[in-house]
Parts: sequence; structure tokens; C-alpha cells
Amino acid sequence: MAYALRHPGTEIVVVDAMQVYRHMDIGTAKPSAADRDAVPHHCLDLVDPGDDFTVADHTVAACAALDAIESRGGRALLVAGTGLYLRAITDPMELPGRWPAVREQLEQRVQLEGAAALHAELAALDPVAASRMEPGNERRIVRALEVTLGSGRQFSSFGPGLDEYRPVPFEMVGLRWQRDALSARIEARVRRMMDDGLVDEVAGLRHRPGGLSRTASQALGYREVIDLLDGRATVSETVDAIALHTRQYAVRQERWFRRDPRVTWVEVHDDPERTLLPVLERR
RNA sequence: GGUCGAGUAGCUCAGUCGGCAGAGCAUACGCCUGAAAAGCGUAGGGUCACCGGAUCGACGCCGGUCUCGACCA
Repeated sequence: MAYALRHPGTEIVVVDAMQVYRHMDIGTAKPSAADRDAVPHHCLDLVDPGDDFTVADHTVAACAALDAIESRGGRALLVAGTGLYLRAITDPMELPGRWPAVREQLEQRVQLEGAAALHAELAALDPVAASRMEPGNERRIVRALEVTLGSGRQFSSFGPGLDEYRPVPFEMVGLRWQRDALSARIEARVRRMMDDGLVDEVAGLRHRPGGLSRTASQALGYREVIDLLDGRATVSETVDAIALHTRQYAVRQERWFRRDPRVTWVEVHDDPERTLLPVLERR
């Protein structure tokens, strides 16, 4: 926001898997109405909480936003968020497609036969794809087999995978906090969300007609509050769980982006505006 | 003050007949192209509360000390 306000014409493109949901405002720390009035934001509030949402949906919306910004001579500032979603924009992916009937069969088989059996089958059909995922990772294995069986083409033939980093027309800057400072900020953030009414927000969403979709209900904060509402956890257990899971997620984000050699890292200690702005100004 | 129980990895706890110290979670590191705020893997980590004793050998048995908890007075 500080950068966008100083540089008229800047528009923010949100690259975040959960802020796309309407009415999920407190728990996703969605930008305020004031911020959204001051600077154009894209890719917020795209679908209802009852809808499933995936990378492909986000890529379509984000690319449309980038085209529109470019056509009016503006400059896009992408904020992530969700590592895979950002990769799909910076390194355009050929997403292979979906075969729901094939997937349904595979999901039944994985229950009966176990992930290792399907991993062996994938190794026979597409050794490269099999080598890229752990034998216990049901979801990735099912997906790779869905594509290979459904399309008749090896899953790995759809792209180089995630470990190839080509030059891109984006400047990439990463923000990194010391772990203990990060932890303290997350704890404060969780308390603030609870004070702001996160529990009521989740309770309200569950009573809407569509409820919370499979993807929406796994959002940090929402999943834990659902456990609270169903009596599986106390308030203090819920607060602790949200803080723990958020901290683990933040570290996982750091590890995801850390692999990308194109990212310039900025170490932040207390004031992100002071440390980050000068770096962005040079771009 | 007395009786009983407990003390083992950062946390919660297993540990059979005395024979190489274990799990889950946490932490660190890594993987993952239509669930990605999801999913998966690898590793590090120990004065077995402390002191002494018997034994070839003790987390385990014996004696004592400390700490915590419950109950009794």
C-alpha cells in the first residue's frame, strides 16, 4: 500500500488462494475497504465460500487483470500469498485438465490399495512424474495418474516441473522476518482476529446455503474455528492451533520462495515499510 | 508431619524378564503443475531428577536426597 500510494497508476493484484472468497474477510486478513478505495485491487472476492476454487481459476482472473492494467498504462504489483498461484502467473503453466470420472475411481482405489501401490503404477506409466513425488503423497499421485490415464499423455510431459526457473518480466522481492519476531506478530494477529469476530464470521458462513466448500473450509483459522464450534476444542486451544498452523504456513511460504533464484530477499526486523520501500523504489 | 503416586527428547507420554533409549507432536531441512492457507518426506535432539550401593552389565533392583501431585493429620 505504501508503494502504491506513492506511485499513481499502481494496481494491486492479490495472489492468494483464500482472499478470493467473498465474506471470508477477518480470517483471511483481507485488505480494508479504505485500502481498496485508495488503490485498485484485483482477484479479491471472486467466488462464494460454497464454491471450490483452484489454481486455474486464479490464473485466468489474474492474467485478465494484468492485461487490463497494461492496457491502461498502469503498473501491476502482485502480492503473494500462494506460491503455486504465483508460479502459474510468472511461469505460465500448461495445466493438463481434469478427468473427474478417472479421479473418482483413483480415489476409491487409493483407499483400498494404498498410496504406494498407485505410486508403483505411476512409476510404470510415467517414471519422471513418479520420481518427483513421495510414495506416500496420495493427492499428488492421484492427480498425476488422473492426468496420465485421462489424457493418454504422461503427466510429466505437460511442463518442466517446478524446479526450472527461467528469466521472467517480473521483479521479484521476498520479505523475510526473524522467526521469533514472526511468531510474536502471528500471535498478535490471531488475537486481533478473534477480537474482531472471527468466530461469528465462521458461524455465519456455515449457515449460508452453500456453506463452506472443500477448499474454503481448509483456510487457516476457519478449519480451527469449525472445530471450536463443533465442540472439539476450547477457545484457548483454538487460538494456539491457529497461531501454530499460521507460523508453520509462513515458514512453508518462505521455503517455497527460497528455492526461486530470481527472488531478491529483504530482511525485516521491525518496520517493513522502511526496509522494503527503498528496494521497491529501485525497481 | 505421614501415606501413596509421579519425575525418561522442547511438550505429552511408552519402555515387557536387568542386555544398544522409543513414539506422537514441536523444531530444522526438503518435496509437490487443477485441494497449495492443502498434501507428503527426511533429519537433529537424552546426565532416563540427584547421590551412593549390589551386579559382568541398571531407565529398571536396594538405600538415601530433592521436586511435583493426591489423600490423611
